[in-house]
Amino acid sequence: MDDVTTAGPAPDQPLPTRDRLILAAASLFRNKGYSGTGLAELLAEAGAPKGSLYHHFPNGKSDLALAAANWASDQMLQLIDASFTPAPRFQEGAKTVCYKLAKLFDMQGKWSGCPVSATLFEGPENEAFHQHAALLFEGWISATVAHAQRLGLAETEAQAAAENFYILLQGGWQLARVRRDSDVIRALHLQICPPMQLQKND
Amino acid sequence: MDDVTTAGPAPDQPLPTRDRLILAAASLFRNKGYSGTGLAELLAEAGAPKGSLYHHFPNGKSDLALAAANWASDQMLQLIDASFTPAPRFQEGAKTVCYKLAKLFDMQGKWSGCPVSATLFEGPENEAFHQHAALLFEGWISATVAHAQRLGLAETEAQAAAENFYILLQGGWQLARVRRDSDVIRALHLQICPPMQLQKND
DNA sequence: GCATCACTGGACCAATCGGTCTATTGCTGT
DNA sequence: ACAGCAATAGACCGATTGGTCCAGTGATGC
Repeated sequence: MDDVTTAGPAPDQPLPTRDRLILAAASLFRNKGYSGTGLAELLAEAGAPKGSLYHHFPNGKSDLALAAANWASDQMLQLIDASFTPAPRFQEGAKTVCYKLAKLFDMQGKWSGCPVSATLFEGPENEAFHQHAALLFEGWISATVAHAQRLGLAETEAQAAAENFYILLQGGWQLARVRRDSDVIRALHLQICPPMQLQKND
Repeated sequence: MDDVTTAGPAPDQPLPTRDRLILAAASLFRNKGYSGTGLAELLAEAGAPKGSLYHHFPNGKSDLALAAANWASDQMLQLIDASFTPAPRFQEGAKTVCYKLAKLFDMQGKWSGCPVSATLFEGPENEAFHQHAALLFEGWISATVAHAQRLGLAETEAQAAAENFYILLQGGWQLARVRRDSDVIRALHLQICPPMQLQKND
């Protein structure tokens, strides 16, 4: 989620070229989309020549996009684990995820979109991208389901709670981006609760 | 939300060129994004030459994108009114919105993204697009707030319920798109309830 | 010292991008 | 019949796109 290279190409480039490419791609794609980001801009941000890109990623832009999405997804998984592991209950873990994400937005000052969806939602023709995005999203959900079960929820409850959480998170992410207000995400935790209490309302 | 022209350019083109351009743009932009859609493809879908585009929309692609987003937003506003007007309570209206949207997805078979966000989320440099997207989203919310108040909710409750509804809808829209399963949106109505009942959980 | 090889730097390419411009078409009012 | 004008049709443009290719470059093993 943090972007080391965004501040500009470091003079002594502490990161290997491959990593700088991935970081630049992850940052640019989720701000301007996959199609909206040109290779020239991407390479300038990473401080790497075109030859390096096609050396590390033989299939070029699309390979890099997958790698960047994987990297961003791993960052999110780490945030999930860091938030839920010390939590006494599911709700507190979910709340911490919201607050950590909101703080990240405030710190970097940029209202980037969800890195996975921004990178990989590229038309119905790009089936491989869609499948990969689905894989990463379900990875977030199943990681959360595992935490939910560990914290005492039954299997079906855990599944419902995790799905509900990411629906809220994605929707809140979007509204927060529209309003440029991280409090939208922080306020989400008010609505995170086991679904059983809600079903009586239907 | 329905797309008359998507089935291919009609031989006797019953719609005026300007409308065909808007419809084609709305359909393509929300499937492939603004940057991901080329003018050539767009004009082929609309069955119009390039001269017509720049006659009806002097600023070209960006003008057309704004018009297409406006059109799509109006469609959504009509769906909101059609759903909430006959509803006895807020929850039933919200449920109807979900079901109508899910049915639209099933009918057209395409898992398009939200037309406004897909069209107008184009990097932080495109401030005009961002502002316009915010305007349209807030339009949906305020229209829903009006219905909520008409259906008996107090002002703060109505605002919270409407915002919560669109957070769920956007998030559910995205998960439904990932899974290509319209039932995700249909299941959302279980979680739509006034926020007061939830605050006790915090 | 030399061969090897991962890596870099960038020239170069065809294709496509969004946009401009002009000629023409066809309806309208007079 | 003719003027006027909105609309259409598409040739054409420079810029930029993603991608290819090859000549270096520098560290490493021998």
